[in-house]
Amino acid sequence: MLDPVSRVRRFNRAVTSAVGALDTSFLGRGRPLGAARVLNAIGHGRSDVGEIRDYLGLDSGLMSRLLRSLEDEGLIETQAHEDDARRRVASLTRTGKREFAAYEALSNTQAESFLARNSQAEALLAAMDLIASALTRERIALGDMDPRSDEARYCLGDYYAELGRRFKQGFDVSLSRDPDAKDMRRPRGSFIVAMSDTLPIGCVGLKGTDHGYAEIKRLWVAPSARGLGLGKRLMDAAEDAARMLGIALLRLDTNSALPEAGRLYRTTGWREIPRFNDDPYPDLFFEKQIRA
Amino acid sequence: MLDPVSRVRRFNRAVTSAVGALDTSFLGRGRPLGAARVLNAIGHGRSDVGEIRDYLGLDSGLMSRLLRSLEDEGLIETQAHEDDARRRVASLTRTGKREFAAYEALSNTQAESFLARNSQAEALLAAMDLIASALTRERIALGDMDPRSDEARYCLGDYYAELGRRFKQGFDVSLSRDPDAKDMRRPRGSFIVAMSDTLPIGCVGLKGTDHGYAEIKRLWVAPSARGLGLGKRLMDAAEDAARMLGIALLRLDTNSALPEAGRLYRTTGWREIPRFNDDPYPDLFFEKQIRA
DNA sequence: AGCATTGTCTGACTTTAGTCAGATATAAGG
DNA sequence: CCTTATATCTGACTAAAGTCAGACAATGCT
Repeated sequence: MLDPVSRVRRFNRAVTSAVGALDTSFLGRGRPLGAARVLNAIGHGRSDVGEIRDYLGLDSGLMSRLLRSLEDEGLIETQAHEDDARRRVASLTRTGKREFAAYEALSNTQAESFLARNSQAEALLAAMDLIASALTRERIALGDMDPRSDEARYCLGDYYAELGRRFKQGFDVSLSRDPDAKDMRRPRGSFIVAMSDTLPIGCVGLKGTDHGYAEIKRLWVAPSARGLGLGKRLMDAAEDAARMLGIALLRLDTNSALPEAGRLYRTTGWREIPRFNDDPYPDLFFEKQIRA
Repeated sequence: MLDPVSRVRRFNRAVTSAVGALDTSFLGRGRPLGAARVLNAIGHGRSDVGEIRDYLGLDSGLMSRLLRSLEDEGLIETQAHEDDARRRVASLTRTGKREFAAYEALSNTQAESFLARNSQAEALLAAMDLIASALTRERIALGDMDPRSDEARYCLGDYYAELGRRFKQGFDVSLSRDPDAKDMRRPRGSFIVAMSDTLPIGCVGLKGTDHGYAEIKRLWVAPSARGLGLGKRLMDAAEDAARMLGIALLRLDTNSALPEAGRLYRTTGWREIPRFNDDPYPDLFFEKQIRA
């Protein structure tokens, strides 16, 4: 009754019935669950038909029929993908957007009422973040993104906010050497974001320079995802990206107020070197030679 | 993206796919989910057909057919209830027990592998307990139980352990006036356990005496269930039990190292009285007159 | 250009889940 | 004993989900 496995299983049961309740409330909009799920996937920005099919684990025949039924309802439109006319891309019509908003409202309402029913909301949220991160851990996807994308900006915003809290003197981006976005885009560099489901939970930038090396910048892991080895995964991905771009020497700067970062670098083959720039914030400098 | 509602919804998504994965693995045993659920309900000790139907939310026709299909597979047997021949009682056959064990193994394996994949197991389990308690809060069932039952012993064990942690001098049951089990059983008294699903999460004892009053003993709420008003519910249930037994005066003793308990008593009609026993642990004494 | 591959769609299924109106048997209350 | 209520079962449905084989057009590769 108290053993860990029983506790996990009790959690599973509790959560299964909660999930069932949400599904049931979705049925209230008079549409089978399958169709509602496809509509919501499109509403959440998944436009590529094949991607939706994979995400929802549907057979292509079933998927096709669900799309047809949503089209017949006037909720979505499909058209051929611009680069590959075999693929189809779906988008919401005006009516579809309204209907999607109604589903969103249902989800939001049930989430709000769950929070309102419980007094210790912060503790619950922290518990939920932890579990969600643990569950989706295998499904954390690292991907190259434009440093100007919403996902990248979200990470950077949280990163700066955290530096502001952790540096005694605060942190003001404009005083730091803010890398130019194009230095962190192919072919000069790269910007890698870790996504858990639709939530960006970590990032790292690889910034090309004209001095024969590239710099690692903006390594950040969301608080709820720490302890899962994501920092290491991001750094590995950045090194891979450097290798692909034919870069053999990496440098980075950091601050001793971020001890976990320093620890990561020291244990993964980086060696401390003297200051190599005049940025006011860093006080530690590292270098790593990478081999192909 | 970081607002509380989004965090709850991210959790919901993470958990939905985890639940779906378990359902899928259940399908691997070549039986539809509905039948598997009924088999498991029976395996977990729910024998009464009506109870299973309510628990799983099934239509009586569907339920009947699922029972028939399990019978045809040779996994269960049904017979009339001994007190009421309209009701049916289901039980596992030898083959059924083997099959149930296979489902149990699936659940256990996935729970174990989840724990094994994650290093911070204790933090995760605490988070899961908290969420499970919050989710099943409306479904916490208070019931009269024998103080010698497994559920009661589990509560008391945790209760003593907590007193040991919270009293400066520790806590040794044998020094305290350990109530005789029969004083907390009808018709002299009562022992009430709060169950969340299959986990005992709180208890209270009503101990009959020969002095014209009854004592409230062993009020305990599991850490993961605190802040949900369960203490109050347990006390109300104990008062109801006293009323049923025709007891009009209640007393209790407690310790100032347990401030939340004292607060509860003071705000629910108890008044402090002088020491009325020689137990070494309590330093606060209360009394409450209850009216029918 | 020829051929295999890929992504989507259609038709023709099957299985599962769920609903509803009785039928039947037992039980409970006067 | 009669009436009403309760628990389960059966038959006759419908809806939803899922499967599978093949058609078709676009693409990629040689």
